[in-house]
Parts: sequence; C-alpha cells; structure tokens
Amino acid sequence: MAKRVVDVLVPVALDQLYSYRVPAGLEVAPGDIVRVRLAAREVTAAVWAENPAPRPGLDNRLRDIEAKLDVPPLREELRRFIDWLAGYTLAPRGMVLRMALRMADHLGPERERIGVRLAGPKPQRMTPARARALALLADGLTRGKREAAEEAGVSVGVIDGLVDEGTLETLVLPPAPVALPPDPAHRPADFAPAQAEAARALRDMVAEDRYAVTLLDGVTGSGKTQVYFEAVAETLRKGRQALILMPEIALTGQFLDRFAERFGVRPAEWHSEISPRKRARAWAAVAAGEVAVVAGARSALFLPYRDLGLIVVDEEHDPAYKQEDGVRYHARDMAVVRARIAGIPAVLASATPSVETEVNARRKRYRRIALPERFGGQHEPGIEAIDLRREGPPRGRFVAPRLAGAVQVALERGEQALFFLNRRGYAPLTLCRACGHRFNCPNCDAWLVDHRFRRQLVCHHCGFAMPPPPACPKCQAVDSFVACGPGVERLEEEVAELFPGRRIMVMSSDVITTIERMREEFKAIAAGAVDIVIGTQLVAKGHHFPKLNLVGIVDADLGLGSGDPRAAERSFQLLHQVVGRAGREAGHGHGYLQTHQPEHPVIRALVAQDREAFYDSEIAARERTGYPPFGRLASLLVSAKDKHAAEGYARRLVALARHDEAVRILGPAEAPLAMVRGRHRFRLLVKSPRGYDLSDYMRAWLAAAPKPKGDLRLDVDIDPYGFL
DNA sequence: AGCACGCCGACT
DNA sequence: GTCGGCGTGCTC
Repeated sequence: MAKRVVDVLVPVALDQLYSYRVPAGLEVAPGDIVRVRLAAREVTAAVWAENPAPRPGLDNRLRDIEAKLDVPPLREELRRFIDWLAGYTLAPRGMVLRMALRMADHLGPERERIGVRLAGPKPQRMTPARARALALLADGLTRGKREAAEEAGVSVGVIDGLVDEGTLETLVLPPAPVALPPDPAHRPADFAPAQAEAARALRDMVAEDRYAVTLLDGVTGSGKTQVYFEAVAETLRKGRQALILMPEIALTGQFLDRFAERFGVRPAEWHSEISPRKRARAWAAVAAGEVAVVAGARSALFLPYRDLGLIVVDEEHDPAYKQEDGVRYHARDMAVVRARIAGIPAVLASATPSVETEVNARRKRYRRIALPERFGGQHEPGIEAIDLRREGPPRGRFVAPRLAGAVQVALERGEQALFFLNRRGYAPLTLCRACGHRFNCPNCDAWLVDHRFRRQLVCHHCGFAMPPPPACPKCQAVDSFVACGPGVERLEEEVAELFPGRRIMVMSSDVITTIERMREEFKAIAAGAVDIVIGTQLVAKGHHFPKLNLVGIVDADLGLGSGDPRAAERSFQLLHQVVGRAGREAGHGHGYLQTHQPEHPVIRALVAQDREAFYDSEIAARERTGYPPFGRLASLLVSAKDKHAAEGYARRLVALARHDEAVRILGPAEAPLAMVRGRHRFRLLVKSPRGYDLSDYMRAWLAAAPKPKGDLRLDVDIDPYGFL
C-alpha cells in the first residue's frame, strides 16, 4: 500500500510546496514542524497540507519525512498569514516561512543554570569581597551564581572561591522563565476622564473579540501607552496573548519599566539583539502560551502565538516598520492583516498617524479614539521657526543667534537642551577649494561623508572608507579641503564653543551601536548627567527626559525637497516627534525650527500646531496625484554592474508588460541613487487605482518576463516607502 | 592533468 | 537560500 504523502513548505526561495512521504508510525498534520531532506541537506520545514493524490511522475523522487520536531504546530492562523503575505509581497512563500522558523534556530537543550546557597562554615580567610557575598547569601536563599556575584558587587571568582571552601554549595537551577505572567490587576492606572473614556472604549473593543482596527490618536504625553495597556490588560483577563509592536529603537528600558509598573513584571522582549538562544527560548515559550505579552520589533509579527488576542502597533507611522530587504513588508499593514486573519482587534497608536491610517480613520474604516491633550498639567511645546535667510548664523556656523540665546537661557535655568540634526559625521561633503574636486564614493553615486572622529571619509551607502589624502587627488593642492554643511560632529564643535563648560553628548548610530548602550545613555541623560544632547533621529522616540525643555531643529528642511512622495509626511512626523521631546514633564517646552522655507506647508503646520491643516493638504495632494492611499504603487529596481545591461533589462520588462487601462508604468529611469555598491540602478514605478490587485498584475507580468541572468537583479517592492 | 573559481539551475 | 555540477582558465 502506498504511503501517505503530505505537502511541505520548505524554507528556501520557492513558492511551491514539496511532497514528502510520511513514514509509518509518524503522526503529522498541517502545521507540524518537520525535518526533511532537500537536495543534499536537511532543513527544518513545515507541513502545509495533505496530498491525497501526488503527481505520479513524482513517485521515484519522493522522500520520507526524517522527523517531527517536538514543538507546537504552526496554527492555521499563522499559516494563512504566511501564505497571504507571500502572495501580497511577491516573496517566495518559503522565504516567509524561513523568517518565522529562523527565529527558532538554536532550539535545543537548555544550558544549565548554576545556583549557589549557603551551606557550610565561614571560610578560613575572610576578605571584604567574601564578606559582601556572604552578607547577601546569609538569608539562606538560592541565587544564580552570576546574579549573586552582581548583586553583592563581587566577581564570579569570589563566589567560586567560597564554593571551593565549602562555605557555599552549588545546585542546578530550573531554567529562568522567558517572562513572568503579567498581572492585569497589578496597578491600574489613575486616569483623567478623557483617558478613562478611551481606555474603556479599548476594553470594550477587546471584549467584543473580533477583527476591528482602532487608531489611538494622541499627542506625546497624552497617556497613549497607559491607555493601550488597558486593552492589553483586558486581553490578559481573557487568558489570551498580546503583541505590542514598536520600532526597535523605541523599545527602551523606560518602556519596559512602565509596563512593569502597570503589570508587575516586564513583558517578553523581542528584537534583533536578543541572543539566538534566548530568541529560540522565547519562540518556544510564545508557542507554548507561556508568554502572555510580547513587546517586540517588526519580526515579532511572525511568532507562533498560541492564542493571540490583540496586536498593538505603537508609533504606527514609523518608517522603520517597512522592511526594506529580503521579504519586503510593512509591519503595520501586516499586523492589520494578521489581526484580520486571526479575527482579533488591532490598535494603531500615534501622535502623527500615517496618511494611510488617517484616511482610514476619516473614512470610518478604522475607529478613532482621540486623546486630545497632554495630561498631568503638561502643555504642548510652543514652536517657532527661525528664518535662516533673515537671521541665520554666520557662514560655516549652523546655530542661529536666537536659538543659541534660547539654549543659554534654558541652561541657566538648569534645564537640558537638544539639538536635532539628522546627519551623521562631521560634514556631508568635502571639496577642494583650489579646483572644486568633490570626494565621491568610487562604488556609489554619493558623496563621502567626513567622519573626523574616525579620521575617515565614509560612504553611507556601501561602507567604503578612506583616510583623507594629504593632497587633492585632482590638482595636488595641499590644505585645500573645505567641509561643506554640518553633521552632528561638526555641530558638537560649534556647540562646545557656544556653551563652554557644558556637558555635551552626541547620540548617533556611530556612537550608540547597541540597544544596551542606547538604554544606558538615555538613562544618563534622564538622570541629568548631560546638559546638551546633539542627536540624529535616534533621539526622536521613546524616552522622556524630565529636564529637557528646549529642542532646536538645526535643519528642518533636510527631509523636504528630495522628490520622494512621502517626504512631507515623513518630515512632519519626525519633526513633530522630536519637538515633542521638549517639556514632557516640566511642562513649558519650546521648539525652534531653523529653516530656509518657513512658508512650506510642513513648517507652517508645525509652527501653527495645526495637524489637521497638514493632513488636509497632504491628503488632498495624494488624492490629486493618485498616490497612496488613493492609488497603489509597486516599485521595480533593476540593477547590474553593467549600466546597459540594467537599462536594457528594465526596458524589456516595460515592453513585456500586459496592457491594462488601470495600470500606469513610469520609467525606466535612473534611480535617484544611480549607483550603489558598484551597481547601476534603474527604477520602474507601477501605479494602479486603489482597489486594484496590483500584486496579481505584477505576478503575471514577472512570470512572463525572462529571468534576470548573470549579475542582473530585480527587486520588487509592493507599497514601496523609500524611493532612492 | 589537476585544481580554483564563478555561474547556473534544481531542490519533492 | 544553498548546494553541487560544470565550464573556464590558470598552474604544476
């Protein structure tokens, strides 16, 4: 009798399911995670469906499933989500599965945790360190070896020494749980009426137990987080799991502490810096339902929740939600999709919703719960523009006198100030005064950024770096280089001169390389260890600084211009968020926007604190031009080392496109960054009406197109965000 | 002839 | 994505 056959989704760049025989005695069902042989290797894959009638020609190729893993199966909800996301983004299904399974790599036996406790007489020789350790352990309780050492302020060696002496004994501890169960009744928030009302609405939404999307719309400081915690609490009361998605950078210690204040314990954390082993354990604990709340970056969306009851997307407008390599998806949009498939509510929280979400709220597709004011007596910061054309700083300087004066006053009051400049390094461009030569990246169509601290000229696109040469490579002039424009390093120089003796901290990804480091620096700022912070967008989110009342945006025009259809929106959101850092707690924050175009709608809306004006004009513009959400976009990026090969292929693609009244194909045109990493880039933009199935159109088109050969590459992005 | 490297296509 | 197969071209 023929063996049973099932279709398995393998974690490789394939859309198609592969069939495997089920060996006698092995029980498998869809969702089970199995090991199968694929070509010459063995991979972890997932059973996707029964296959009662395998293709006859396949007979002699079918292989047996090697083994079934002892983990809970992927539930149908997650399998449908994976299928849907692959279909939508045009990513091979296997690659989407891979994202979900890769996180479970390094599943394996727990590493043993060793604990110590008091067991015998005092050691022969007593030292101060030993005394501290023994004082801690005098209570007879068992502690982890490492924890005991840390808590007592001694090295692990001291503990080991005491074990050798027989004063302490070791024992194997049960593994620490990934997260302890949060208690929805631990400490309910003390709400003002508006917050209480919003919280009640969210609780009701959770109680209704079906798909619904709510925009929780509130300015920084309006208590948004506390309010959505109530939705989480309600989910916990029902015994279900909640996911809080946030931009990785916003997952601060402060957020976790606030969660712990409300629920008694920290949530399970999920982000790129969690070690592989912890990650695998968290994955398994989420699947087993042992973790009730996950606070995580976008990939937390692919965890195998046993019973997901709520998804919150904090800072839903944040562009970091868009994954730009590999499987290109937008985590906020996909969160809504997962909620729909799972039949559960989703909460999108923001002070400056994305235009997409705002339109959905205005059209009542999403419910809006607005938290109009800051609470606890906080005021919105006052915002003014500084017109650099009229009252700019002298040449080569970047802080206008009015801003410098305001900072001086703030510092004298004992407050902190933040200079925001979204540009790393010392200067974005270096040129030769003698001949005009500009330092360009040899691999990219971009300037080399002067990083004085590293003493290098660096390309921000490919990482190319070189020390500044002694003479101009073109005209051999010596000492002829001029730095053009500011970066945070250069700003630091100027600020140090303007405010001598003040403690300055620069926060950019060059300095802050890990989340841990970022958390420490944020803590130091909050504790008042710094007078002036100079930061890139790293400082835009997450943390409250009680003594920070003044924010100066050094170049408010930086994100405008650029020809990117989302430039205005992004600028508005970023600047609003940065200015919102001011006066979070002391209540008299002030923001200054240095600009050359104070009449720009984004600047005007920010200064007038007229959010609606911004959305009105931006929504009208999108509607007029057919940009999202009033139309749909897909982007095709063709790249190759050889420019003609790239351009030729892009042209062929256009020629092969199926004609459709509804679809417009723009390009090919050289991408704004025409060369990156030595590859020439051409871009096609595909526009369709709102309700049109653009994924399907693209799929049909690309299936009929010749496969890119050689070093030609074709990247498809449905709903693109970046246009470089 | 023997081996390194790079490209191509299959993977049940 | 990953691997092996096979062709090219270089070295012993």
